[in-house]
Amino acid sequence: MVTAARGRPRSFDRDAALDKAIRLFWRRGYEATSVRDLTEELGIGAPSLYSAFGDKQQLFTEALRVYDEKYGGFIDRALADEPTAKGAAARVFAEAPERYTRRDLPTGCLIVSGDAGTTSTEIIEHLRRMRDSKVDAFAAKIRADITAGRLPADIDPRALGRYTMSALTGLAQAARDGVTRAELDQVAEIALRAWP
Amino acid sequence: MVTAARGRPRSFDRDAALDKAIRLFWRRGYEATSVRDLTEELGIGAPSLYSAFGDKQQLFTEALRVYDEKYGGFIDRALADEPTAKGAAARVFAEAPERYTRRDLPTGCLIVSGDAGTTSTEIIEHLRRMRDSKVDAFAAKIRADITAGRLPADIDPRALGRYTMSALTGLAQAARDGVTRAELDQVAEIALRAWP
DNA sequence: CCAATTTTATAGCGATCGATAGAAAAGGTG
DNA sequence: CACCTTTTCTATCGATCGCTATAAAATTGG
Repeated sequence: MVTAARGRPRSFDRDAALDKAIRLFWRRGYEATSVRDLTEELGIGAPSLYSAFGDKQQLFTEALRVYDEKYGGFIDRALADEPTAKGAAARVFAEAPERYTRRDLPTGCLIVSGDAGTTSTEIIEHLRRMRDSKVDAFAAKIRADITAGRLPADIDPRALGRYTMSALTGLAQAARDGVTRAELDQVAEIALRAWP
Repeated sequence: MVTAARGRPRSFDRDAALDKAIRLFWRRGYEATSVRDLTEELGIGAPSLYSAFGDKQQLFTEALRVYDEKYGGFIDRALADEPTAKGAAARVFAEAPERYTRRDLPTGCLIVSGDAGTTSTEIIEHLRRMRDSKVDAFAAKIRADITAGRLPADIDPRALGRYTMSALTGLAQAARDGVTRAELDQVAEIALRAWP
């Protein structure tokens, strides 16, 4: 059953437009990105944007979801692929500097700084939950390693998970400040040494 | 020579008003704090604010300077008081969780997140320089310790200084996300372990 | 061709942004 | 008292914010 596709067809590629929106939000954050900025960057009128994505907040929420899959997913992949928590941490610290300083992409991380300077408690809460869920995921992996005897029993899984995500936050922020890939590589290597 | 004090006297305490502005900028950042927010919180009219502090950007710049002395100075003090770089790092990591979660004060750090969501390149550059200067100060202290043989010669002073400030940034951001003082204490303790 | 449906472009909505003009108010100085 | 200076209050200013009403344009179905 093919969809009817009645009415005037959309004149732009929705996925391509969403990707442009992601990069704009990534670069400037939710609040500093105006609807006018979006319509100019996406090359469409405001009514088209609202028709295709709802309102600004819905567009941002969708941008977050796709960003997390497309650009920020290296953390989830490391946790899924690596057999041990420390292996996942090592891989994340090894990949993060490159991820946060890619050419032709904004520096830093949308999930870390996307809610910067926003008053909307919904946006702030949404991103806080996303950040906390990464801490939870790391803590769970650490807990499993403790149970399996691969990590000492006296360490706190949540604290170590929080440290790891917190160090990544620091890396992302440093990248936004223009710190070079090479320096971030060194910083990430130091950060891993805190692990038991 | 006493100042003339001609004209109608100011009806508010300038220092007290500046402190209120500091806390407002600290809580919401430069962009999310409107002039209307400021006039309401400070209890003065807009013309009084502009007369006493210039414009919004000048008020923010002055707020940054006083904040750095009054609330953020524990880093500079640790670097000045402690004899070794690692001692300074240990003290900074020991104090930061309490500093970033004080009652009756905003969480986190104004210098870390004050430019969040701002488009003004002047504001962003100003804060980036403040953050970088702390990295420089730490790196200088580390370099001195290497010269004195208190730290191994194969470490990179700038990278270790960047790591330390980057970890502090992560702590400040976590505090903004509502992480408890107790958890931040644990995270800070882990962060120190990365030091040689 | 003619409806029906959906998207497009144009224009503008009320609200808020940072900042200021103009006059009244409050002090010192003679 | 009058005069000078500075701050205060009131009332905006033009620009921009997120968002939308309206109607023309572009397609499918009959």
